[in-house]
Amino acid sequence: MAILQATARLFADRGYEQLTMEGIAHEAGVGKQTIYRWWTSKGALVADCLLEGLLLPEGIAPDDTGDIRTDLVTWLHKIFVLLESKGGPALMRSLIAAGAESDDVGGRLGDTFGTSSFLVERFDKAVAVGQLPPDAPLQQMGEALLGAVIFRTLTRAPADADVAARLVDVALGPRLADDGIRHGDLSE
Amino acid sequence: MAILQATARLFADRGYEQLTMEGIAHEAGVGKQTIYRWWTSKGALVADCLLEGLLLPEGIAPDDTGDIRTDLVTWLHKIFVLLESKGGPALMRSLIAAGAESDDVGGRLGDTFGTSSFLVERFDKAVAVGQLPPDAPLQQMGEALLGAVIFRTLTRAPADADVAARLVDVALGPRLADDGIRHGDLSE
Amino acid sequence: MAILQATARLFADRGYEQLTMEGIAHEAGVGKQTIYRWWTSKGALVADCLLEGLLLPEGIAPDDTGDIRTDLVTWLHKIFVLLESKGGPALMRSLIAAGAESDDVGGRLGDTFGTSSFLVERFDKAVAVGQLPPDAPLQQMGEALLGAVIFRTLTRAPADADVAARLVDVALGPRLADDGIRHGDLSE
Amino acid sequence: MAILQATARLFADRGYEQLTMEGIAHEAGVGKQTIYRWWTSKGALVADCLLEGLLLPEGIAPDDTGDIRTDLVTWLHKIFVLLESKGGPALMRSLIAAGAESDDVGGRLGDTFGTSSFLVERFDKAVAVGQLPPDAPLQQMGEALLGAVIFRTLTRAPADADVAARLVDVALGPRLADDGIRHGDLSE
DNA sequence: TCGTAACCGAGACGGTACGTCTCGTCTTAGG
DNA sequence: CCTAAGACGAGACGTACCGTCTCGGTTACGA
Repeated sequence: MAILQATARLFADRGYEQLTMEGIAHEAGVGKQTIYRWWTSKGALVADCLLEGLLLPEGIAPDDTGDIRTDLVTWLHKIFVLLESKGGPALMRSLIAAGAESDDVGGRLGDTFGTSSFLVERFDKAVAVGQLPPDAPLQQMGEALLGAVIFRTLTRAPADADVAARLVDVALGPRLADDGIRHGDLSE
Repeated sequence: MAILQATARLFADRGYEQLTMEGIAHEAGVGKQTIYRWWTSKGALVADCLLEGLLLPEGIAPDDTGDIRTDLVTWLHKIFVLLESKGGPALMRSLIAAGAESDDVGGRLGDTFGTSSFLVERFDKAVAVGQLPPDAPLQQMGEALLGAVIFRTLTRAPADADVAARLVDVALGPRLADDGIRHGDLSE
Repeated sequence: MAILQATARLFADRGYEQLTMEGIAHEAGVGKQTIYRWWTSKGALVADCLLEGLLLPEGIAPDDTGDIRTDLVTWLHKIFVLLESKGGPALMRSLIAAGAESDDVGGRLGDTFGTSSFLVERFDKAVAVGQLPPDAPLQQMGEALLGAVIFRTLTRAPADADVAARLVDVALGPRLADDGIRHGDLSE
Repeated sequence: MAILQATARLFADRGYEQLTMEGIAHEAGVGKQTIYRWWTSKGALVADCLLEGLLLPEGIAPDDTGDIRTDLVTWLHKIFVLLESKGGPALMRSLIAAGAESDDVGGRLGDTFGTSSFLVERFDKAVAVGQLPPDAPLQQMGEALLGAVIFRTLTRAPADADVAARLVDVALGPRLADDGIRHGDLSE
């Protein structure tokens, strides 16, 4: 639908706050009523954009190196780079604001990130090949990772280089050497 | 300042979106210009409320039992209970929205939760008494915990009972028995 | 046609301003396009209602007493009573508004009131029996009477009792006694 | 007030129907709310324009020749000429529509035309100098004249030349010669 | 008997204007 | 002199209708 594309365009340009129904209608060459006929609110509209994948860049998921830890670090790092790029924080915060203000968007965010994402596949595979124990709290590991990203976005924390590695360490548990002693460069 | 109290009252009642400068001015018995003289935006106003502790309930921090894991689970559980209570999710989401939309609020949230909180003290003490290794990524552990709470709030995930325990397991790393095998009820 | 009846019903209920094509279509159980197929505008629709006599009450014309003056006063009085009744002024003003806004309705009003009405017959008869001179400006006398009614409706003037008599005096010219002196209770 | 002037300008250009609050606001360089703060409706706005004399041309009243009949015919004729001119009928019908739809405008029309006008002065003087009997129904004579003009406007009757004379004859009563026989060119 | 065409109801569409709301600035009267 | 009160220009909100435009579904006629 042209409306969704117009919404995505304006959302990326201006953010959620500045997004207006009138602007969308005009951008899409559509009457306002046509939007209200199909969506109950700005939130629902943005949620559908999310569902259609019009808001988030694709191709974040890195290649599978066989090592879950490496892959996660690469993935997180890509996200951080994206968040440091121009417009990245604004888009992310707009999404968070939209999710906070609208049940539709919030639920959709959960669906998009929580269940159907790269993380789920990768975690499942890691369990299958024995890199993670079968009783690992996969759900919470994902929440911890994604939540940390959101938290850092909210608090405007700059994403320095090895935060990604440390976060993965937290999520997966520390690497264990044969002697059971933790290793890793965790100094900050 | 009466303005901050009025802001906090209306914020708690109506949330961030419904909060209006005119409403605050009227509630505080003050001219709008007086507000604009001291704060540049709604966000700055809310950020100052946050700083004064007018928005968040006190006394979440549980007693120190000596065991960091127990204390964290208790603390998380209290938060979850708060989030399940009437008005809890709305207030939390309003805070998130405010943080997303306003740099002031976002930064203040970071200060409030990230540096000056219960978590920092508790983590530091755990390191001191050897419950955590000295090189533990404390910062990221906190981000993971708080971020997960935010993520669950955003996605409207209901906070069932042992999510708290699992999240703490993720954050602290699993409990290790003498044999180096993880234990815990992590099935979901 | 069901459409005309629906139009008349809604016109009587709500007036010309509140009359909407969509309302008529719905009331008549008809698609909007069907109305637009047969009538070009709301005005044309109302004009046809007028032509069919669906908008105005019938039977205003009083019995013929033989005296033109008496009959006119009775007729005017009936009109005034109608105008004082519930919904009377609203209907009349709606008609005026419709006539002012739509050439169709205006022309039809002229036909209905100006040429085919009680007044024409009555005036003609009065001329025939010698109650009015043969060169009397019948057209203008009618305009004066009807126009005065419209003017009073527009200006919301209450129709007190002997306005009717005075108006008829104006239209017919004053009664003349043998001595050529005017008589009549014309004090106001 | 700039708002009233803008209203008058647009009313004269476009008529009452096409008059929009948004158009007025824009034309006056004013926010819509400012209009709504001071006037409850389009009607009230137009009524105030009327009161300020912004809608009607001035200088209709002719010189006083001493003969009421001549003056009235001249006056009526001027009105008819105005009504034949470009935009004349549209303005008049817009006024009528406005008066029909809005109590404010209707009442003001009554004030403007019915009580404070040229007619009242002229009639009073005619009574004073004996051209009209002291008990003449002046009010109704005025209503008849103005009403006839309105009626002719509504019905789109073209205002041919001697309609004015005939209307005045109706309003004043026919001229009486010494022999009590009516005279006048009343053929149509 | 069966297309096929006209006409229907329904209602989505791109628009305009509505009247309300809030923004951030500007003005004013009174303490 | 500062403040409360609130008017102001601006413009988004969600609603009501406008007049146009497809849609299927049903008669009803001509082949």
